[in-house]
Amino acid sequence: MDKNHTASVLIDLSAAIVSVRGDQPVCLTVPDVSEHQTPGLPFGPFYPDRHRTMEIGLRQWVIEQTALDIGYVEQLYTFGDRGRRSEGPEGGDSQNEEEHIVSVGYLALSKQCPQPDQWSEWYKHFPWEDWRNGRPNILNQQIIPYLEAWSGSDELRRLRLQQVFGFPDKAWNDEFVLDRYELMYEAGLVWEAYADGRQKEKISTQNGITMQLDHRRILATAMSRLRAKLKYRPVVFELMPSAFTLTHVQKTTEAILGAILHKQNFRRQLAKNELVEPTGQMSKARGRPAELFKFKHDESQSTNLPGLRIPLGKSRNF
Amino acid sequence: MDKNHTASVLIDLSAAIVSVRGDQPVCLTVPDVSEHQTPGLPFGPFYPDRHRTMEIGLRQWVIEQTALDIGYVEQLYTFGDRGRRSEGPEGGDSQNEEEHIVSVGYLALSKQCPQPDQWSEWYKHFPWEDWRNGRPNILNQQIIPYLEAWSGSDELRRLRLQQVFGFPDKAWNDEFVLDRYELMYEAGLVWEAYADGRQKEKISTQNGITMQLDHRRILATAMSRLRAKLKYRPVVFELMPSAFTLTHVQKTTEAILGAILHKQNFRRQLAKNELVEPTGQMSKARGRPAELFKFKHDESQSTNLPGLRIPLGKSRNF
DNA sequence: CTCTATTATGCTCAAATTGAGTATAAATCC
DNA sequence: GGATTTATACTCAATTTGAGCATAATAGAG
Repeated sequence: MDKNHTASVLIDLSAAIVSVRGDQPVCLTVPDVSEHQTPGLPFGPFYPDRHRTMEIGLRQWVIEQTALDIGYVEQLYTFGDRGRRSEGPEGGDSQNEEEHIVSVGYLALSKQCPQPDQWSEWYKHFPWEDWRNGRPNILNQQIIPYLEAWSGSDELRRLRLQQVFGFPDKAWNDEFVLDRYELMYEAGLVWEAYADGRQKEKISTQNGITMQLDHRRILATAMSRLRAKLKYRPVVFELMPSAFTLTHVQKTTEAILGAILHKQNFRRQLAKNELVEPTGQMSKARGRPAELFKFKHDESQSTNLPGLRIPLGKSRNF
Repeated sequence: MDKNHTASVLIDLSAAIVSVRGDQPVCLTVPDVSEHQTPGLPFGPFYPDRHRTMEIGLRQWVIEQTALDIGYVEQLYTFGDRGRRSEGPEGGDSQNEEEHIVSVGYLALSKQCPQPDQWSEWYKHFPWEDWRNGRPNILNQQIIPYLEAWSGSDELRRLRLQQVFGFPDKAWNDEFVLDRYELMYEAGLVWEAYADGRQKEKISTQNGITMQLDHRRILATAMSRLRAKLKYRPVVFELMPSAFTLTHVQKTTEAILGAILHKQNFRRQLAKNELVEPTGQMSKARGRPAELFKFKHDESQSTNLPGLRIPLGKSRNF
C-alpha cells in the first residue's frame, strides 16, 4: 500500500536445542555478555543468498558454533519484533527505529549434551512445570495466590486461570507451558514483565531463572510443542542413544513431560506400536538386568509414524 | 559471522483464509494478473514499524482488502525464499539477487464467504483429498500408478509411499495433506514441479488446479493443520454461525476432513465434551426439525478447550 | 551362602471408551 | 395418507485404558 514505511528487516534464527542429561531436560544456552548473568538461547542471522532454506541456515551455524549433531529440527514460531518479548497488549514503544529484527524460533533435539555448563536445565527456568515429585510447592506458595489476587472478580481472568493452571478444580495440563508463561507475564509474575516495563515494581521472587529478550518464551513454546508431540509422534528416540532400556525411554519421556507414568502401561504402548526391537544384549546396572532395545525406524524419516500414546492416568490434579 | 552477505529481507504475510460454503471447504483467492489463469492466496507486506506484531499486520490488510471478519488466526510456517516453493533437494538457483522475500503463512477461519467467485474450493486443488464419496478415482487411475513407477525398487521411496498414501496396505491418514503434496511434487506429479524446472516434461494431467508460487503448498499446510486441530480443539465453531444444528456441525467437520463420520458417535462426543448448548429454537427444513444449538464458549478464548474426539472409525483403507 | 534391596517383566481385571448398529419419532413432499 | 427425509434414543460387543498384584533376575550386605 503506502511505500513510505520500512519493510526491510533482519532475520535471526533462534534455537531451543534440547537434550536430556540424567533425569533432567536441558537446553543449550550461551553465556551473557552484558551486566546481568542471564543466559540466552543461541541464535544466528539468516543470509538468504547463502542458504537455500532457513533450516539449512540454522543447521549451518549450529554446526559451526557448537559442533553438535542435531538430528530433529522443527520450526516453532516466527516472532515479529517490537520489544522481542511477549506479544501482550501494550508493548514497549521505546525502540530505536534503526533496524527491525524478526526472529524465527526453532526446536532441535540432540542425543548428547557435552560441556555440561553450557546446558541449562528446563525446570530451573520453569520450576512449576516439574510434577515428578508431586505438585511443585511454588504453585501453592507463590504463583496461585498471586494469580488469584490478580484475577480478582474478573470473570475472564478466572476462566483463564482455570483453563491454564487448572485452578481451582480442573486438571493440570502439561502441554500448556506457553499459556501459563504468558498468563504469568501478563500478570507481572515473571521478571521479563518488569524488564519490559509492563510491571512497576520488581517482583520479590524469581519464579524461575530469567533469560535474555524473549528467549524464555521461545523455550516455553519449545516445551509445549515437544510435550504435545511426544504423545503422537515417536520423537523421544531423537533423544535416545542407539541402544537403550525401556526404563530409559520412560525416564526420558517423564523428564520432558514433567510427570510420572505407569510403567507397565507405558511398556504396553511401546509394544503395541511396535516402535522398538530388541538388540539381544542386556544392560548391566543395579537390579535385574534389562533388555537393550533399539528404535525400529532409524535412518528414514520417522516424522509421521504413529508414536506412543502416553498413559497419563486419571488423577492429574491435587 | 561474515558481513559481506545480505541479511536484509522483505517479509510478506500470506493467508489461507478458510470457510465452508455448503458442503465444500473454500479458500479465499485473488485473481491472477499475469498470463496464466492461476489463482493465488491473498498476501500483503509486513511493515514492522507500523504493526506491533505480524498477526496485527495480517488482520489489518485482510480487513482493508477483503472487509472480512476473520476470527481465528494461526501462524502456519515461515518459508525462506529461494524459489518460493517446495523445500525439496534441488532448488531453482536462477533467481535475481535483488531483494529477498521471506513469507509467513497464516491460517485464518471465517464464518462467512461473500462474493462466491473469489473463493476457491479446496478439493479442486486437491481432488485426491476428498474421500466423502469413497476413494477418489484419481488415486487409482493416475496418482498411485505413477508414484509406484516412480518409486521403482527404491526401498525408501516405497516406505514413504506407504506412510503417506497408505499404499499398498496401510490406512489413509487425512492429516498428511502436506506430505502427500510434497511427495507428488518431488515425483514431478504436480504442475509446480514442472514450473520450478524440477521436471522436464509437462505432465499430461492436471492433478488439481495449480496456484501461484508456493501457494498450493501453503494451502496444503493449512489443510493439514486444520484437519489435525479439529481433532483436539473446538475450532469447527469458528466456521459455524451463532446457531446451528448438530448435523450442520457434522457436515462442516466432514467437509474439512474429507471423510464421512458416524452420526450417533459424533453426537455422543459433542454431548460428552459439553461444547454446545441448546438455544431452545428449532430449525425448519426438509424432514424432522432439528434442535438449534450454540457454542458454549464463545467470546472468551476457547483456544485450549479439549475439543471433540472425532469418531473416524476403523476401516479407513480400501 | 542367604537375605534384602532393586529393577525388570508377566499377567489380571474392572471401568471406560469406541465402533457399529437397530429402533423410533417428527416433520415435508406428493 | 403413504413415501421420504431427517432427528434422536438406545443397545451391545470389542477394544482400550487405568491400576494393580505377582514373580523373576541381578547385586550387595552380613
